[in-house]
Amino acid sequence: MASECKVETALEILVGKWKPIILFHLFSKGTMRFSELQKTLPDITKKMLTAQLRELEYHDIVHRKVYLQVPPKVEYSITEYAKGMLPVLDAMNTWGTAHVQHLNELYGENREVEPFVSNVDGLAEGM
Amino acid sequence: MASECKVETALEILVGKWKPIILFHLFSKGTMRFSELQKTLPDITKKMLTAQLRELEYHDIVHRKVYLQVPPKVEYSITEYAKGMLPVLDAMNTWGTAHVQHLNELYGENREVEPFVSNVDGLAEGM
DNA sequence: TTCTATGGTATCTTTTTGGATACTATGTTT
DNA sequence: AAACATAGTATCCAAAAAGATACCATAGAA
Repeated sequence: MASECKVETALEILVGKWKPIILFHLFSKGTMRFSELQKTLPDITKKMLTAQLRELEYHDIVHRKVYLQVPPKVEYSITEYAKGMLPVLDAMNTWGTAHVQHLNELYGENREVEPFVSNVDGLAEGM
Repeated sequence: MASECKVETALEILVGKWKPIILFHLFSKGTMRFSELQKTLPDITKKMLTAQLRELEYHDIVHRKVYLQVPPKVEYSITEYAKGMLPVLDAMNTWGTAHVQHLNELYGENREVEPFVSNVDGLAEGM
């Protein structure tokens, strides 16, 4: 039938200033509290964190579990469905890593490549 | 060593309102003139088309060949290097296609999923 | 009684991205 | 002589995304 390019659909899930790194941590830990995510990502505002998590929730990538207690407790976890994304994320990460190298070869090392996650030990296998 | 997530690096190449579709057409045809891209993508402005192509050129994804003649002729083509992205694009496209289906199951068909490329015959293999 | 912790929301401002429009250069065609 | 074709630039404006800041509810601790 008609060939339709759904690259953009995949991008929907990933685009957003904080989504990749949120996913990275959630895939790593499986489940995290809202406050835990905040501490892990000190520069994100609550507004953005909430917004990005809600979008991920809409896409069935993360699950939001509310504990009815005070003070509130809300846990975000990677869904089973989301695990189907891992090959995609892995392909992107692998290619991205090689591409950083390629750019360095083309333009030299001094083009500020910021490693946005570093030293998260033992979490390399997923991404 | 330190595990660094380069998903964002891959996203750099893809993010931009028109980049996926530009890539789609360039991967399909291999080489296209500026005006040919304009005709294929009637809603893009010259400014945006130029900007996106220049970013792709910076990343060594497309090559810009200028013919010194009047009126000007400029051809944009996919680089050999860019072909290394195809597995990534393919993974994204495959996952994206399945995800549209998943969203339909979750929320029903009526959530305006716009097929942004349709009926480009015989071009399915690359993406 | 006041403060703390938690997971938000509401509002406003700034930054980034994208779009509209006009302009340019110049050899060829009419 | 004027119009056309091509591949842009330049300038200005609108819209979208992100950030800053303040506010809320409430049980329990100090």
